[in-house]
Amino acid sequence: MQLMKQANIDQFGFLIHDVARMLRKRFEMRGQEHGLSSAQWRLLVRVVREQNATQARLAELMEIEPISVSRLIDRMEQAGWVRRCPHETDRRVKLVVPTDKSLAAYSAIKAMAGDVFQAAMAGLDEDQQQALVNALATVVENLATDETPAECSASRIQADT
Amino acid sequence: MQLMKQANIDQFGFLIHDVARMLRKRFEMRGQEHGLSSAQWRLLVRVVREQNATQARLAELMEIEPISVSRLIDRMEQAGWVRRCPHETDRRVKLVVPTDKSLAAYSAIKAMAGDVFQAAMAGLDEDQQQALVNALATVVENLATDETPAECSASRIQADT
DNA sequence: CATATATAATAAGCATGCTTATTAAACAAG
DNA sequence: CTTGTTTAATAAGCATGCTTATTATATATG
Repeated sequence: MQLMKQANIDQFGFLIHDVARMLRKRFEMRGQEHGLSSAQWRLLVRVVREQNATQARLAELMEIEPISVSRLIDRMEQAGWVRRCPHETDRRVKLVVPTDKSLAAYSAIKAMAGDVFQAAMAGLDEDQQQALVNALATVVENLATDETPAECSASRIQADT
Repeated sequence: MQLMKQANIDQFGFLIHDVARMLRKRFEMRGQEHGLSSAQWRLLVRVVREQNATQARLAELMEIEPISVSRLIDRMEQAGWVRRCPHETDRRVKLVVPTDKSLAAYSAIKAMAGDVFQAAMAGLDEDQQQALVNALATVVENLATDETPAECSASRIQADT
């Protein structure tokens, strides 16, 4: 009867769901200091790292739908975190750029995230932490493969000559 | 240059978030056969396992707010998955019981979940899978502890004599 | 040029989570 | 019994995700 419990593998879904929800809650809690929600923080990181990203590019990076990006940016633009700038040649496109406010907050926010992760993974040694993220990365890859072999995405022939 | 990649620990939040989202998507995809969303499936499992649960109890089990349970059950009751029954003695309480439809679908749904988990954890051996769920269980425990020492909830003196 | 197709962003409406506030019932103290 | 507190469920309104449909622009083809 020690601390080492053997969690049931059937619980995998519940565990992932719980961890995600709890992490989101922590970020929400800690992010309030900056007035950022969890989703906004995730977008901000992308925008700071990849300046001049289009909304479509952000959707791709965050793996959410473009419309979700659109409405997220609505609120973030209003709160002064980002600006929509016109593309030089393509008038359909809007480039999303971080404001000075974002850039100033970025490192503090990153440190905050580090705190949360450290608290989350307390009690796991270095190797176990590394094993955890590696395993999660594997799962992401497994789930990223389409799995719907029926309707293949046809042969997108790209003649780039 | 092998398959073994060392995922960065800073990515932990993104990974958890991505895995949760992708799993949810899979469940939504597979659950459509039964007309169940991911959240509805989670609630259904609880309701089948613990018959005669109150809404408050379900909120506790699922670790979501009672109001979220209320609206989830609104839709599930309408779809014929559960019924709200009055409590024998306490007229505030509503017991949530699974319908025959739920009980009939339960095992199929559980098998479906098993499929999804297996696909998710492909490429991880038995030990790695066990380590993953154990690590996640640890994280859940870590995050479940309150962590807000600053504004303690005053001195709720409880004279239980 | 005209027309068809593809792409970027958005609109409308839904599900699921939240916070805050309200209602009804139970319970405790006088 | 009355008054106050707690508890169970719900209402209202917001954020973030989704699907589906629309608009504007770009691009490819006749």
